[in-house]
Amino acid sequence: MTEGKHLVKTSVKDEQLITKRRQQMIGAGVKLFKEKGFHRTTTREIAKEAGFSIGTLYEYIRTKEDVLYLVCDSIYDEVFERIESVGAKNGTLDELVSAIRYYYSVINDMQDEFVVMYQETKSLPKEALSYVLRKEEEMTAIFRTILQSCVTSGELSLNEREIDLYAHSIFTQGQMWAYRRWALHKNYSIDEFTDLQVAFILRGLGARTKGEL
Amino acid sequence: MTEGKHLVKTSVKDEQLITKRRQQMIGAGVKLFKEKGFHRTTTREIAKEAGFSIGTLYEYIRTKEDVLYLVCDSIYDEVFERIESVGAKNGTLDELVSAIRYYYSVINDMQDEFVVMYQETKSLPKEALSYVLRKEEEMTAIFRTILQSCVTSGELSLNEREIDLYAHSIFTQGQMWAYRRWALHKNYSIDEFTDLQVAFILRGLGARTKGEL
Amino acid sequence: MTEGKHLVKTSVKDEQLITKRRQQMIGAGVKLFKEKGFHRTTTREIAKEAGFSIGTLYEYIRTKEDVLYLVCDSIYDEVFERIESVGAKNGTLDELVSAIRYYYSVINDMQDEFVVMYQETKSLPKEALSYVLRKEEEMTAIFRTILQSCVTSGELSLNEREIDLYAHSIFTQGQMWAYRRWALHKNYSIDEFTDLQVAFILRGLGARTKGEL
Amino acid sequence: MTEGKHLVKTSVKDEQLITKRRQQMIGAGVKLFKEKGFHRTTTREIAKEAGFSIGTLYEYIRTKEDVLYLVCDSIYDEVFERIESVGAKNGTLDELVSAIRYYYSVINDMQDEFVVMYQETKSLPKEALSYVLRKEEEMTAIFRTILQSCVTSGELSLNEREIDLYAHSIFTQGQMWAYRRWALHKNYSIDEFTDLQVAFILRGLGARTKGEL
DNA sequence: TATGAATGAGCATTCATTCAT
DNA sequence: GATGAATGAATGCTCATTCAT
Repeated sequence: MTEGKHLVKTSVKDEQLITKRRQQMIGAGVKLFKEKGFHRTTTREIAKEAGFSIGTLYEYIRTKEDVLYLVCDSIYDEVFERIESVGAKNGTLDELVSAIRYYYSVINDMQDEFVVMYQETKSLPKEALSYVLRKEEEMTAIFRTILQSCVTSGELSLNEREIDLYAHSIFTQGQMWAYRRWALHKNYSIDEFTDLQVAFILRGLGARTKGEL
Repeated sequence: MTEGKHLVKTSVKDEQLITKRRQQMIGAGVKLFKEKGFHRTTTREIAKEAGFSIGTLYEYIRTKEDVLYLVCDSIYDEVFERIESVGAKNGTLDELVSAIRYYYSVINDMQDEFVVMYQETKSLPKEALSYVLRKEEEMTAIFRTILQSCVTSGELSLNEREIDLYAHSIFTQGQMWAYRRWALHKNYSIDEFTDLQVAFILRGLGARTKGEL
Repeated sequence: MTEGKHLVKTSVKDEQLITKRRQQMIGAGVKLFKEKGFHRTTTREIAKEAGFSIGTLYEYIRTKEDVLYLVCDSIYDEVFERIESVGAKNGTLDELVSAIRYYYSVINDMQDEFVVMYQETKSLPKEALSYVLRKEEEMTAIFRTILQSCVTSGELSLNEREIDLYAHSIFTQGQMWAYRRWALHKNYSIDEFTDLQVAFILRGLGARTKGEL
Repeated sequence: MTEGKHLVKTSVKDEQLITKRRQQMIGAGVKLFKEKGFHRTTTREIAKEAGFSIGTLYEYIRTKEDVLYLVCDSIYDEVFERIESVGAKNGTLDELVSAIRYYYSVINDMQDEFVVMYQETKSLPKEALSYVLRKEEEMTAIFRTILQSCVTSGELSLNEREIDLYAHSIFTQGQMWAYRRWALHKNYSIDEFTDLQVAFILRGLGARTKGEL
C-alpha cells in the first residue's frame, strides 16, 4: 500500500532516517499547503517547517512535486488504514451505516488534508497523478463492495450500475463536509450532518427504512 | 449580478472597450486555466491568447488574480443566467426534477469551467474569495427555494435544516460529474448519470415516488 | 554567414535592438570567459557587464549556453570577414604567403577570442557544437583552396591528401601563437614568429624557395 | 617527477594507502573528465567511480581542483615516462624521426587525456597551473634537445631561435591529431597522418631529404 | 489607448565541503 | 581511516509588473 513512496528517489541510504525525514516533510507539506496552497509554498519554507535545511530536503526528494506526491500518498495511506477495518461481512444495513459514519468521521478529522489533496492533485506529474487516481478508485471500491454485500444479502435491491454510481455518491456526500465547510460548519455539527446524510443516502438507496440510524 | 466586475480597477474610460477587452481576457483565461491551471499560466500567455499585449492587459486589470476573479465571476454569471429561469412556481416535484436535470446539463456543458473554478478559487485574494462564496451561496439558494416550495405545496416533507443541507447535496451530486469525470465518463452517459442521480435524490428526499423517472 | 544567430530564440521583436543587445552580450561574454572561463562566469555577471539586468539578458537568449554560442559564432564571423578577402586568384606562392601572414595577424589580434573558443567549445549543446565545427571546416577550406590553386598553377606539387592535411597544419601552426603564448610571447615578436613559421611551412610544403618571405 | 603530488595535502598518514587511493581518484577523474568535462563532473561522481565515499575522497584532497591537478600531473607523468626513453644520443635524423613517431603514437594512445588536459588546465589554481606549464616546458625541451643534437652533428642547420620554435611546432603538429580528431580521423589513419607530418616537418626543418621516412 | 522592452525579486535546484559517528 | 547525512551559498532562470514611447 505504501509502495508509492518508493517512486520518490533518495540519495540517503538509512531507511529509518528516510522514513523519519519524510514524515517531517509530509507534516510540513500538509501544514503549508493547506495554508497557502502548493504553488505559493516554497521549498525553503517546507524545509524550514520540517526542521532541516534546503540541502537536506533535496537529499530526500528530487523535485518539489515529490513533496506533494508524498503528501497525497500519505493521506491516502492514513485514510485507508482507518477505513479498511470496516469490511463488509454480513451485508446488513447496519454494517453499511457504520461504514458511512466511520468514513465521515475520518473526513472530519482530516478535512484539511482532503482539501489539499483534491485541490492540488492536478499539479502532480502525470505518473504520480494516475497513481493517485488508482488509490481513489481503491477507496470507492470499499463502498462498492459493501453495497454489493447488501444486495447479495437482499437488504438492498440495486443493479451493477447503481452500485457503482452510488458508491461514488456516498463518497462525494461525505467530502462535502470538507469542501463546503464555509457553508456547512456554521449550521451543522458533524453529528447532525452525518445523521441527515445517512438518512438521505439510505432512502436514496431504497432501503426499507423503519426507524434506522 | 455583474457588479462583481466593478471590483477590478481599470485605467481605461471607455466602458464598451472595457467590456470587450474583458471578454477577451476571460475567454483566454478559461481556456488557459483549464489547460494548465492558474499558477502555470503566465500573464503573457493570457495577453497573447486574448489577442493583445501585456501592456494592454495591465490597462484593464491590476494583478494576475484579477483575471482569475473575472473568470470565476463570468462562469457564475453564465451558470446563473442559464439556471435562474428555472424558478419555483408551483412547488411540484416535476419542477424540482426539471431544475435538477437542467442544472446537471449545465454542468455537463461547462465541466472545464467548474473544475477551474473549484480548483483555483483559493488563489483568489480574500475579498474576491468571499464575493465568490456569496455567489455560491446564491446558487444553492435556488435549490433551497425550490425545495421550500415543494414542502409548502405538500409534495415533500422536510424541515428547515434538511432543506438547507439537501440543497447542498443536490448541488454536490451534480458536480461529481465534473470532478470525478475520470471515473464516471467511461461508464455512464450524462443521461444515464442524470437519471440515476435524480432517482437517488428523489428517494433521498422522501418523495412518494410511484414510477417517475 | 550570420544565420547562426537565428538559432537563438528571442522574445524581443525589434531587430535592431536585438543586434545591439547581442553585441553587448557578446562583448561581455568574451571579456568574462577569457578572464574566468565559461563555467565560472555567472549569467548575472554577463548581464551586469553587458550593462543590463538579468531579466533583460533572458529576453535575448534562452540559456546560458546561448551566450557561449553567440560568442563563438561572432568570433567566427569576425575571423571570416577578415580572412575571406584573401582569396586565391593566381595560385602564386606570394598569395599563399600573404594569406598565411594575414591569418596569423588575425590570430594575434584575437588571441583571447581564439583561446575562449577552443577551450569552451565542448560546453556547447550538441546542435551548436556541430554548427561550430562546420564553421571551422569552412575556415580550413580557405587554405585548402589556396593550396589547390598553387598545385594547379604548378607552384606546389601535392596530392589531395597532402593538401587537405597541410591546410590543417597551417591553421594549427598559427593557433600555436594563441595557445602557447605563455611559452612563445616572451621569446618572439609576432613578426619573428610569423617569419619563422612561414619559412617552415613553405619548406614543409616543398616549395622551391630561393629567398622568399 | 612525481613531486607534484606532494602539493596536495592529505590527512592520511599511510603512504601506500595514499598512493592507492590517489590512483583510484585519478582513474575516476580521467574517465569522468573526458566524458563530461571537469565542471560538469561532481565530487560525488568522482568518489563513486573511484569506489569510495565522498568522505574518504576528502581525506585525500582539499578541494575539487586537487583532483584535476592530480589528473594532469599523472597524465604528464605517463607521457613523460613513455617519451623520455627516446633521448638524443647521436644526433641523427633517424633518431629525430623515431622520437616524433614515438611521440605521435603516444598522443594517439592518450587522445582523451590530451584533450582533457588542454581544455581543463585553466581551471587549475594559479600555483598548480604554473607547475603544469613547467611540465609542458620540460616536454618541449625533449625535442629541443634532439634538434640541438642534430644541429651539433651537422644533420640540421638551425639557429637557437629556430630550434626553440620548431620544437613547439613538432609538438603542436602532433597534438592536432587529438584536437582536430573530428576532421582528421575520418580521412586518415594514424600511420598515414604520421608519415605525412614527419615528411612535412623534416622538409620544414630543412633536412636534406632523399627518400626518408 | 496600445505597445513591448526592461526590471529584479523570487524560486527550484545543485554541489563542494564538513563533521559527528 | 571510512562513512554519508547535513549544510547553505550559489546559480540559472522565470515572470508579474512598470513605464517610456
